[in-house]
Amino acid sequence: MGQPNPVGVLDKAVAILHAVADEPATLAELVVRTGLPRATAHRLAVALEGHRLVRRTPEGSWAPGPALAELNRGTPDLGEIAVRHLVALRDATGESAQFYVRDGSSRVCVAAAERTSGLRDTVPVGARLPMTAGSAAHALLAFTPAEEVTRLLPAASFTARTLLDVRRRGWAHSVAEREPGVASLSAPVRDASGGVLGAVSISGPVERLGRRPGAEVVGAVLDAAAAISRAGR
Amino acid sequence: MGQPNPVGVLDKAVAILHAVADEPATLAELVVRTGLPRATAHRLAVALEGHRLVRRTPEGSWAPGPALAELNRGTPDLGEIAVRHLVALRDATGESAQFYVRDGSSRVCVAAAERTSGLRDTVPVGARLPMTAGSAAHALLAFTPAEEVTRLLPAASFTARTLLDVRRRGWAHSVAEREPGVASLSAPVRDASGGVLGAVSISGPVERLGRRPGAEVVGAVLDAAAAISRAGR
DNA sequence: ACTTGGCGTCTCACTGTGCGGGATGAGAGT
DNA sequence: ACTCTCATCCCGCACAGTGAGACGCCAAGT
Repeated sequence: MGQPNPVGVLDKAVAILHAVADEPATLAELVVRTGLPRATAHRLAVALEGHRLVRRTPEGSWAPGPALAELNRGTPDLGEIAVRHLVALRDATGESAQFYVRDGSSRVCVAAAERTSGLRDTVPVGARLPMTAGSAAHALLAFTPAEEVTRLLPAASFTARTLLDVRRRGWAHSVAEREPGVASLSAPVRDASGGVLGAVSISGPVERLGRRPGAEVVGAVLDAAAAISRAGR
Repeated sequence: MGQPNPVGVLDKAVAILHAVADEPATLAELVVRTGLPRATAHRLAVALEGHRLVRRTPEGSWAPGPALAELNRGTPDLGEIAVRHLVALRDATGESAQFYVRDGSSRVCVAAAERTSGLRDTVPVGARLPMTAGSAAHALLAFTPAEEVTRLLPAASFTARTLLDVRRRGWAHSVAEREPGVASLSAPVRDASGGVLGAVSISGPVERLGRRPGAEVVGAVLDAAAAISRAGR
């Protein structure tokens, strides 16, 4: 039982959508990725196809369908919204800034503003990073339902206690978790119900950011997260 | 009964997603827009929220959720794919070219390449047009399940016969349907299962395009549609 | 040529899930 | 204090969804 308010058919259908999100899947692969019986996977995939939420590739695999883009069209792109706040954050702190969104067991950088000169951490837009390391992972997971977090913690370089601290403070900090010599500081961006939309981060060398971030830097990251949250509503 | 392979819970859940796609809705508005009983609408909306397919706005309304973007992230944006084919089509035909996707009872221009000089038809990217007029509407609807088409035909300036012709020929033509003095020519872009992803169009003054399009122009539109179809797989 | 195995599709008896009317509580307005 | 509207929740019951197994197709192996 993974969902707080389970509707079985919906839970299974969404499992199918996630199963094909990263890579198309044959029916057999879909069965493996979702754990559903073959008849059930087939029946629900065909129903999703009817709603254009999945489609079949020329090879006969299942893939995300055009209705996903249509359903989301009216929603402002958080990456686009985030950019100007990241530029302001970069200028305020002197470090590269990024905005991450969660994608299953990964996080994706959907917007970035790089420090323009000198030593800097670079995360290209589109980069996919793990949810098992880095302060952005902490920020993305801290307010996520416990069931989902429990699955990830065994492979993570942080603990439930780390996430408790993030919930208390409202921000996350890590040193050399994702990459040696790099420190980062992140804050979650949340919607009106507290749902996590993404995470704002700054990152740079430990020598500059320090092992414990200054209040001014923390404040700047929190301000950027709040601004993106307001703009995304 | 609207879907060929109905799964009731899924049908209702997707109705909710469509109900909030264009404009957030309070629960009361959701009930009106979907026709579902209040308890059902509430229960399924909460379940969708659990999956992050909907979210609540600060005002307490339901709106599209971040998982829609996540589920679609790996899918190439057809608009981006289409642009260079539209440029080639514009250059080949000397008319403005657009790519439309369907959005419920509307169509949206997601990519365009305008004729650079002289008299031209302009449809800005992002423009939302009705499905009741214009050759792009014909192209988008011709291969759509009959149930969906039947609902639109009473308000349309074309008939089921028009759509039959489109299915036979593979392209659609209209004169002064959406706008006086403008003719257009469109072809559907379909996926491997024949599902409609969008429609490629050219449009311009009747004086240039004529009341009956030339074979060369038709061929260029069909080629562009096929190229986008291949690129989107 | 024949056999075998894997895959996608379909059927249908069965049962567990989802339904939705109505109760409840909160908040706003009078 | 009272009324009204809205969102939330409960739970008995009917039927929608389940999934094992049959079927057809196709490709690979013998």
